[in-house]
Amino acid sequence: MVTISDIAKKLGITPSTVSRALSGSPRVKNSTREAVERMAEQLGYERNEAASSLRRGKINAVGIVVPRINRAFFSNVIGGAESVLDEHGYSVIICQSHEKIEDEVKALKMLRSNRVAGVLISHAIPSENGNHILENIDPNAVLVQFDRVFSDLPGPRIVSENYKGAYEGTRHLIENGYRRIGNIAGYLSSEAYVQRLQGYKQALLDMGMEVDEEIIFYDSIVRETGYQAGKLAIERGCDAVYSAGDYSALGVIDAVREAGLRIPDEFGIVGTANEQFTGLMTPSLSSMAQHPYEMGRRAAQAFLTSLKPGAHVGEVSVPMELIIRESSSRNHIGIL
Amino acid sequence: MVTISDIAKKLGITPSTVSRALSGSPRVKNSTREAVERMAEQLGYERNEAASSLRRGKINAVGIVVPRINRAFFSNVIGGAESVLDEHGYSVIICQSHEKIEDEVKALKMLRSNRVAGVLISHAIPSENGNHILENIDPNAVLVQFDRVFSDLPGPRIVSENYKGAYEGTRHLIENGYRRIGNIAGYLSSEAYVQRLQGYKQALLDMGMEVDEEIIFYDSIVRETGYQAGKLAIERGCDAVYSAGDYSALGVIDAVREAGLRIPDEFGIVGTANEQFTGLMTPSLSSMAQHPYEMGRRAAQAFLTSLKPGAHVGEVSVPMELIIRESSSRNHIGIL
DNA sequence: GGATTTTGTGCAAACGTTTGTATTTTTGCG
DNA sequence: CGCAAAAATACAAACGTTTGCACAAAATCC
Repeated sequence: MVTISDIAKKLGITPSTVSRALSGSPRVKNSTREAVERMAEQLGYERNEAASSLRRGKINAVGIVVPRINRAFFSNVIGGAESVLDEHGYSVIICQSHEKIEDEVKALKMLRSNRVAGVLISHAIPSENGNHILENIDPNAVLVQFDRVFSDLPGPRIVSENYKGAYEGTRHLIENGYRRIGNIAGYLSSEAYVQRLQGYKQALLDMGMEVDEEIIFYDSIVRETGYQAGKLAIERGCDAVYSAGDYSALGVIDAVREAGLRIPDEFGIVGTANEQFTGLMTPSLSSMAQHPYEMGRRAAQAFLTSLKPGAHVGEVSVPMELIIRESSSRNHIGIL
Repeated sequence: MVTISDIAKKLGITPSTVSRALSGSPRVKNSTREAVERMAEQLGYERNEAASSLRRGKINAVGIVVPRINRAFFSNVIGGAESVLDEHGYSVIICQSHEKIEDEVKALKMLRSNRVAGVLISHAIPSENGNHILENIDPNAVLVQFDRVFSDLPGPRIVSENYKGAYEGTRHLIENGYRRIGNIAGYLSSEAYVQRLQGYKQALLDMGMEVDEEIIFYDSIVRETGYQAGKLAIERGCDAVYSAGDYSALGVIDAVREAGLRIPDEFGIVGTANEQFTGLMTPSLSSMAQHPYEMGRRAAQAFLTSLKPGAHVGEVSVPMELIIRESSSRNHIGIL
């Protein structure tokens, strides 16, 4: 492997000048810089990152810690983050917490051991606060949280506009003439679900409808619980449901089918997250899309700007987008 | 940050002994090893990976290069690989080729620059051979290919049992009484699709049916082309289709619905890949499942065993599995 | 044209770990 | 008890890069 010393020797200069030339220091003459670059190219030089990292005390890499990388949402975030980090010469080291605090801590230690320049993290569900993160993150690394965030931790937080999204999803149903709209809510231990619930409620109020706790169903994020909730919603006179998740919306569809109601003519449904399957099923499912790829990009950008001295990035909102499909599109729009 | 010298000083010994103690060398007394471990624990020591990497000339990390990490298949492979690599103290650096040779080369150079111990790769589609990989991979790194492999490259290759899978998928349709079974084939430039086609043909022959090129449709991997192929298949008298992809199978379903045929009573379908949506739609779609997570695990294991001197890993097959769902399950099984 | 600033390079140390070789300590044995 | 062998530790160099400081050469000023 060729080193800067090899280049220096060939050109009759010293390694320090070569180093400066390659790193674009203004303290080297243009002619020598060019000579160095040519020689580096010619010899096929590639910087030894380990040596560089050791000397500088940090590595040109950021760690991304997610519960599971094979979840569509997270893999898209990672994809987005990688695309901008790569452009700026940073590698991406990925870690999975498997929703366990223990593994999360292990990952943070590993990243600290590698002296990464930054950590992008969406924490494991069981954790109640960010203490274990604060205790185990490299104090010199930039911390960026996304999606699942603790407001007591320092640094940028990238979140979806959950409130606004749920608000618009609900309003969309009202504007399509549905008159009694239930809500499938998630776990209120999660900030995102709390905000979606609030958005749903506010939309009802703003459109002159009332909030009825009878038709709000909590702790439901999978198909089966969605099905149970859907049956109750129908029983209690709903003609539509806004669901804070797509899987539970799927369960609602099961219940609606079982009841013999036609979608969307007799029953409307809007889900959340725009999972891939929503666009492929029949009827296709309207959904409030999150934009995980964009979220990843913003998280990476937040890291990059935080690097600059004096810069401070706070909370960054990523818009959600209503994807209107069959499950909420009545043939005859029933706006009053 | 605490170093091995700090530990050494506290204990009145030298850094070399501390290093050996921590790395489990047999050349250090048990009592001192324990003392070192206690002190390391107490001071909160963590090895500086950059220094270690520099000295050893390689880093405890492997790079994974995939077209896109947000594709379900690849993110599952990565998840599987990470799970075993993590256990053995290796970090995972991920890179996306975006299906471009140029980006793939860039990724390989970056990994070489980092002196990774291994590279797990599934190559970009446009490449016709592995030359650019061979030229740009770190000669000291272990190369492991998965899913999309070049047989002219050295090192382990992890592939799905495509032939066997297609064979069984087709046989399953025959055993369910379908009598004229079409095939939606992919691009024959890809080894995987070639093998699936062969498996389909052989199953027909082995079951005493004949292969009819009229009902084999090539270059179809998306919903729209599947739809076109499905229409033709129906026109040409098929009562079932084995599709080498799930998306094209989806298109076939569209065509079958349009023709007013009932699934599975009048028309049977089996797809391939077991994409998430196959289990969520109505009717649910039978599919030959690949096991990407397992493939990732095996790729990582192949890397680990290749590390041992003298060990040689060749081609590793990952079984496929027929997931029988509604689209191919007739109420009355029509075995002759 | 001499003094002073600017510009470009060289020198040398440092980052923290690993490891071949040398040295010391301990053990075993007659 | 003495000596050789074995075990444990110390010494020192090396990995390749970066960077503060010193220094020389060129440019600028009065």
